[in-house]
Amino acid sequence: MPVVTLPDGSERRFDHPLTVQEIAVSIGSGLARAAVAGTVDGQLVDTSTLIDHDAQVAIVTGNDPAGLAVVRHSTAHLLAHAVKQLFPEAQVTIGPIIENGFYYDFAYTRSFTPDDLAVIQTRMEAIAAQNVPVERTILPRDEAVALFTGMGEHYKAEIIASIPTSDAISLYRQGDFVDLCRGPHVPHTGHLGAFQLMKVAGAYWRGDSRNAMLQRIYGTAWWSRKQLKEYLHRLEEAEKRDHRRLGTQLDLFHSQEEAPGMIFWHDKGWRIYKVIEQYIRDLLYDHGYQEVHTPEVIDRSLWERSGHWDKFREAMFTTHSENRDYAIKPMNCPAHIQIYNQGLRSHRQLPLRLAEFGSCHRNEASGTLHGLMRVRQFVQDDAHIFCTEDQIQSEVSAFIDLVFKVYGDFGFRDVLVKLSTRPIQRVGTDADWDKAEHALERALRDRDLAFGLQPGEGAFYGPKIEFSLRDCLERVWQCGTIQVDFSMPGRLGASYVAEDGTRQVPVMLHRAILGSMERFIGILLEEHAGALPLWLAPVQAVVLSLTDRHADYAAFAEKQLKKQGLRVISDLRNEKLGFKIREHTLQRVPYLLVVGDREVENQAVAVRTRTGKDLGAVGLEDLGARLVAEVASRGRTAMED
RNA sequence: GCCGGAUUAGCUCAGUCGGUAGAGCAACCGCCUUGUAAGCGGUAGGUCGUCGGUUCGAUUCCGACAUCCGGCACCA
Repeated sequence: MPVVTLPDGSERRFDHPLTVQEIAVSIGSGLARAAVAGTVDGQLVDTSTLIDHDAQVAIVTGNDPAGLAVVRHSTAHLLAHAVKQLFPEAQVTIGPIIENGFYYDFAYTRSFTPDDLAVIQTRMEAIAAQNVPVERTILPRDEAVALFTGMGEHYKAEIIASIPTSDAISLYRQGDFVDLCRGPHVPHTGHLGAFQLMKVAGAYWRGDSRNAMLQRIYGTAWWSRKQLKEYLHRLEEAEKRDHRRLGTQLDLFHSQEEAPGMIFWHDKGWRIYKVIEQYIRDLLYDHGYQEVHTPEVIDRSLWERSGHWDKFREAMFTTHSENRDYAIKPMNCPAHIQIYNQGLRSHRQLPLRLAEFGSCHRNEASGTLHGLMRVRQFVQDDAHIFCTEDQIQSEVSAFIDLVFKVYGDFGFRDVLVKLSTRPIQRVGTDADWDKAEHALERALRDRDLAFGLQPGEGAFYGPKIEFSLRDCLERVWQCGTIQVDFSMPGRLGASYVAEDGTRQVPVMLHRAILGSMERFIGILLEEHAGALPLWLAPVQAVVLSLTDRHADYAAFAEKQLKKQGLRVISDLRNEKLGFKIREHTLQRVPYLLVVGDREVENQAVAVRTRTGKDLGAVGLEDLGARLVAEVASRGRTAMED
């Protein structure tokens, strides 16, 4: 008879097999009511699971992350249940959980509308309120296929048919709805209530654009209504940090119909851009890079030789002049190889690192464009390292160090790292790939970095590491990358004379730290909600005059600070101080410097931060020195904190 | 590119069950000389995304296109 060990180490002896739910009841009625699942010997199971042997058992509630996942999964089933009641013709497909919620894909003759969502939501709430029991049954695979085919659920039948014959199929039934599912699920729908359908969107069956487009409904679900409310509030707050909104509010950039996917940078936005570019330029110079600059419009024949014409013709902007076809460059690397190819290279010159802030154009599909994050014209902090195979490892290591130094300077701590290895379609020998993949992996392990492995996701020409950052809605964008390329140097005739006098083809490393300047600035704005650290702020301080008689001193103060390389303006307008402070605070200017009679007399300014902190009167010289120091610290030691 | 939604003043947004539109902020003019997040008054501002259709009449209804937004696919 089972002896059950609970998480606190206590043991309970029962004289008959019993379910997880019954164990919960034996512990307490509150816990029994809250139980959505359990774990038996570490495995997550339904509360209806029968325990007939000695086991470690824990009761799982929606407060546990695992329990919340069960709630979300069951809410997806609830969604499907409601949709099948309201739209019996709709076919169910898959309904997994995702961050903060779930989605469910349906095949239906028409699209669901926002009005449909409201009706579905209401129906879900009604079913939840009925406390409909959720029951698990097991069927042999073929019977399950027959069952779903009989119901007209052809997608579901197709999913089951792809499961190995030996596996039994578990079904979950709640009222008149039955779904194929591994589970576990909540014992009854009464556990579901804190959910909200969010949006409807198209999604391809099995994620393949050659397949039919399904109707995907997204929802969020939580254990309590309070958590749901907090989540919706967080979303609202995140929208305020949207870089597109900040771009307008802070007068940084805009885009317009006539140039979709291209950015018009205004004075203040371009200031940020230039500061970042100069920072990277200086850094690369320090790390042994040369900066070059190459043409933007290059004859089609070069793109044919590089292989881009074949693969990316549709995505390249082209132009024509005097019987010649040109492409606007989508990337810098073929041009860098042209520079490499000038003259005879020796192994003594390797690694050769060529950097360029070159403007690139890619005719991205219209549906992909997104503010600064996905654009058709962009500049990368791009560089190509020509080296020998033996140098890959040390170059990659040095690069990773550089990436984390730079991200730190910009205030990013949450960096996602991914290693992508050989795809099925590829060039280069297996020995080449072994060597390159090991070099990348070892560089990551040497630095003790956590990274995700993406087997088969490498480029056809070599493996790569990607560094990604998140935007305000937690969407992940790739920024930095380093990619090994076994292909292009050879295609474009690059070589060097090795120690033994033979001609060898160099390996090329494509690498960027920020990725596209545009995307990086977008993420930077969202990360800081527009309040950029002093070294990046387009306007670092504003001198506010109290009345007309303080104008001369204000202008003097502005000039003194500007002399030290600080970006300062003065606001001499005939407005009340509160008005000016509000305006410049909303513009996220780090320091507001008030000058009235007292300050004029003491050659000082009264300093207020954008966070509302009053730092009192500070002498002009002292302030200049402190601001310069803060700029040099790249925002790590801010007076406003 | 695919699915859905949106497009009204510089910005944020109302509105018209078909009779050519309104608020707040911003702008401009005037008064106020101001001490730490909006002083007061006035003026001006719109081919209601573009093109076509229905209608006596379209910003409103229908269609196409463009752009944007949310997903999906893509991302050298």
